[in-house]
Amino acid sequence: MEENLSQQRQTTEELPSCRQVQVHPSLIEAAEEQMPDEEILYDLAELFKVFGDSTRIKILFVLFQSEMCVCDIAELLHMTQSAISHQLRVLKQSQLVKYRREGKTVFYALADNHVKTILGQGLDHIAE
Amino acid sequence: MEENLSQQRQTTEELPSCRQVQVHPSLIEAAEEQMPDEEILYDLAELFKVFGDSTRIKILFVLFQSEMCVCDIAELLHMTQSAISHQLRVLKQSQLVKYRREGKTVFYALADNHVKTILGQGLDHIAE
DNA sequence: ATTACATATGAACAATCGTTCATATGTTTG
DNA sequence: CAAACATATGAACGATTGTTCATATGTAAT
Repeated sequence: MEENLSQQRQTTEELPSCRQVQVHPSLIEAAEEQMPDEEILYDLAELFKVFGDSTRIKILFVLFQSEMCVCDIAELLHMTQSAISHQLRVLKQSQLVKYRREGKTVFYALADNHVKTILGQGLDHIAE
Repeated sequence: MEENLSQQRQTTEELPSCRQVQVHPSLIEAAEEQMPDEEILYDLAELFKVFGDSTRIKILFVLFQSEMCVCDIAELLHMTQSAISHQLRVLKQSQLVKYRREGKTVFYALADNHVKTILGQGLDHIAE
C-alpha cells in the first residue's frame, strides 16, 4: 500500500486528452503493476459482498454481544430460523463466523477481529 | 464498540435450549440495546454492497495509483467506457470517489482514507 | 424405536444488479 | 454553428441473490 493518495496526477508531457494524444501509457503501466492479482480482487469482492446485506450485518452486530444460537438470533431479528441459517452458512463460508455444537443447539461467534475493524471503518465512513 | 469478543456466553441459570426453557431474555435485551439503528445498519450494508463487485474494487485499486480519467480506467481494465461510467456513478453516490472536470475529461480520485483501510482489512482477512 | 426439538438444506420465486447498446449531454476546436 | 470527443444515462436483458416453504439431518429424552 503506497502513500500517494488524493494527489493530482503528475503533469508530464502527456496531458489529459485520451484517444487523441495517447492513453497515458506510463500511468497505466504503473497502475497495472501495483494491482493485486485478478483472483485476489475477485475474492475481495466476494468478501465484501457478504457484508453487503443488512441481515448479515445485523447478525454480525448481534454476535458482537456474545456467541449465540440460531434460534436466539432469529428471535432477536424477528426473522425465520431458515433465513438466519442460510445467512449463517454464507458467513461461515467466508470465515467470518465460527460455530460449536452443544447438544441440539449450535452456537455461532465472530471468527476474528477483522470483522470488527471492517464494520467500524464502514460506520466511520457513513458518519462522514 | 465493546471489547468482549469471541468469549463464550456467560453461563447464567438459563442455559441453551430455546423455545423450551426460554429464549435467553437477558442476552436478547443486551444485544438489542447495543445494536445501531435499523437505518444505520441498512446504510452500512449499502456501503459494503458497493465494495462487493470486482469491477468497482478494481477501479478503487487503480485510483490508489493516481487520479485518472474515465477512458484511462476503461483502457486499464479492458472494459467499456459505459460500464466504467456506470460504476463510477455508484462509487460517487457512496462518496467513495470524488471528481474534477478539466475540459472534456473528468478525473476521478479516491474520496478519503476509509477506502484504503477497508480494502486493507479485507485483504488481511482473505490472506487468513 | 419414537417423539420432540434445533438446525440445515434444496427448490422456487421475486427482486436486485452489472453489462451492453443506443443515445444524450457537455466541452473544445475549426 | 458544426464536427469531434469525453462522459453520462436510460432501457433491456441475463445473472445473481435473499427469502419462503417443505423437508432432511442430527441430537436428546422417553
